[in-house]
Amino acid sequence: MKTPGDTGFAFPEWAYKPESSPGSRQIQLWHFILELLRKEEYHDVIAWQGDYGEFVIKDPDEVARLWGARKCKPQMNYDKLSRALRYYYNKRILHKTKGKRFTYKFNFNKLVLVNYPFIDMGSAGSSVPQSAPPVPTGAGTHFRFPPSTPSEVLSPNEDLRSPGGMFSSVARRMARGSVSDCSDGTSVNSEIEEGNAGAGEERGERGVSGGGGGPGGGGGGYRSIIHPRLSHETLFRMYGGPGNPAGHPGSRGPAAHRIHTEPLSPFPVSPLPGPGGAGLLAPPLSPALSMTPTSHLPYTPSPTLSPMLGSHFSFSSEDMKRYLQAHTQSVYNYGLSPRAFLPYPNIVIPQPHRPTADKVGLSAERGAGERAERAATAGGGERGGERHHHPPLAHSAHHHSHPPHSAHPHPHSHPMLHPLHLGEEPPHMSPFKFKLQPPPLGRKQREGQSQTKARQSSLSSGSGSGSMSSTSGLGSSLSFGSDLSSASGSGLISASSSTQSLNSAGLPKIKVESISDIESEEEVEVTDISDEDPDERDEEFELFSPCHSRAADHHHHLANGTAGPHHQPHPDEDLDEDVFKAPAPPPPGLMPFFTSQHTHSSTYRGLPTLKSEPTEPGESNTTAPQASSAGVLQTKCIPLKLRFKRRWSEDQRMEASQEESEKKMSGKERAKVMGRWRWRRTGQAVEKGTALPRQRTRAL
DNA sequence: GTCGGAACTG
DNA sequence: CAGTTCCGAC
Repeated sequence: MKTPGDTGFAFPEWAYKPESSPGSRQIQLWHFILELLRKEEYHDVIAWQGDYGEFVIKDPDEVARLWGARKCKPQMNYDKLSRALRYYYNKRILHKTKGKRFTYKFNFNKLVLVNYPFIDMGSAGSSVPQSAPPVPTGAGTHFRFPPSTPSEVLSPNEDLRSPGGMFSSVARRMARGSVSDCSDGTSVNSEIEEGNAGAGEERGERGVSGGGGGPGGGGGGYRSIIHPRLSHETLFRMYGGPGNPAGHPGSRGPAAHRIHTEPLSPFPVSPLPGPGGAGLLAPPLSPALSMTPTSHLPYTPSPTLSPMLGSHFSFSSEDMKRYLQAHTQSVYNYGLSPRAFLPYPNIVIPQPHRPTADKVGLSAERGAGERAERAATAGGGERGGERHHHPPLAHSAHHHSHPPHSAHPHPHSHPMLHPLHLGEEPPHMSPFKFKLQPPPLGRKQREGQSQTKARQSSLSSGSGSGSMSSTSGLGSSLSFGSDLSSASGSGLISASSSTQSLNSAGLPKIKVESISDIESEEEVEVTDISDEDPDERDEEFELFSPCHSRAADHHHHLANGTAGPHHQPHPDEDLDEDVFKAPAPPPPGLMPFFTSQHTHSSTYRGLPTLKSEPTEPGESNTTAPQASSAGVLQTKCIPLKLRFKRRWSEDQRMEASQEESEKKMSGKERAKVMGRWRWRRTGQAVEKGTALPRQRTRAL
């Protein structure tokens, strides 16, 4: 474990990531991208667009510049930045949207969606596809990025605007801190800061676009997180609440959006580190914590659960990845995939920047101003080839001193974590309970079986999970790791285990169900994505060939200990592809407006939201009725586990064989093969490894 | 424009 | 490790 601060505190470094802090890693590009994406100010430069998770860099040079400024790499340009982005392909954080210039798509699975369980999905939502990652609104309570504009959500569609058209106001941003001043090492401002401190400021600016109204919901970034607005009732709603899944019309109102529509980032919580983040946000936000009580603080009464306390997790980047995967997965499992959200009323869709209205307004207004500013800043030459101008970042000096973690109160003590209280669930905790979830079923199997329900129910009842659920879904998922037994059986969470635990192939998934409404059955699963179901829904993803997935390989190991059977035969599958895909259509029952096609995509099984009817008869929904609140303890876990694993393995095997074989040779493979040779411009192939040193003479 | 290898950096 | 820098290929 690497604990960041040594404080022992467990938040992931990235969570706070004081850029300024010495050891800390700097902001990662994807964080940064997300950061820009969520800010309206940058919509001219980069914005969500198209499919969920898809964004367009409208002004590559500007983005590069901003990035360079943030990283103090004045020489940064789009070429370089894009290289960095391409590295994400293999990591599966991003992938390129083919055919669209400067358009990439986030793999939200990798990002944190953990909190989704809390999402309030009750009402009907916009039906439009949004590129922005859906964020649970209800969750908004829990998480949401600070500033955003609600209005944006409104328009759904997607065309992009031609890239390059807009400009941003760098100066302004800098002032705000989006860009850091390289001069002093410390300063980098994260958005979070803004959120906290700067919120007011931004809002003001934003007001323009937002029309002001929106924010009301927002209230402000981070604060909103804590916002008490949601009662657990809300939570219930999310799950369709007892009673009325579809909608509590009364409470929510039609569209209701209790949520503020902010442009949501995929993350429930901002991943960004920030000073404030550390203090305020980080904890709640951190993915690690995501499920933590914090988020629900409002909802959760039990103090013990506080995430803060519990969080001992330390994440490495790897952990983070896994974590993210888990989240993502959960999203899928929950049926929360971004797309899935669309239908859900309360969910806020990230801003689509579809600007019809807002954008226009914004752009227009801002555009002019910014342009001017930019011009000033950039000076004519900026975009051209090499620029080295350091951006005039003079001011950004907000350094915050967020002590990285120091703030966190209880570094260790975590009552919760330990035993999870498996047995005891605080009554009010969250409405959800975790269920162990079987490994993703193959489609075939999925369909075939309806047993699932049974199992689930049993599992769910296994309360251990239940207790956790509210506390930290994530944590749970993380900790459980490969072993189901632990989750269900012992219920112990080993914080430390986080790393591997998630993805091991054999990992069980945890589902979160709303306790209150079991029948609605919208179960949510939190699972690890690592192996998502292979269905290939992805149109796009042609290739992540196994090789890349190697990264993912890790999963394989973990599990072994316990459960036996889990290893997957197919080493290579890369299931994440799904991530990029558009999620399958929402379950029929759930979305009325959606075409209810049937998709059996596993992902959607059991959407949390509306309970209307069981989507797929089979498994998804039925959850365990009985188990629910009563929380019967169960002990069946193990067997189930095995079962699941077995199934899972089988599925994977099957799918793998099919799909994988197909893919195998695709792009990457080819690359790999070819990769053995380096081709030089001469046309000669040189064996790799043989030295062909690039002569780099250039000075640093 | 995009891709990805390779060397290199902090 | 997460880029950064270069660069050839397509």
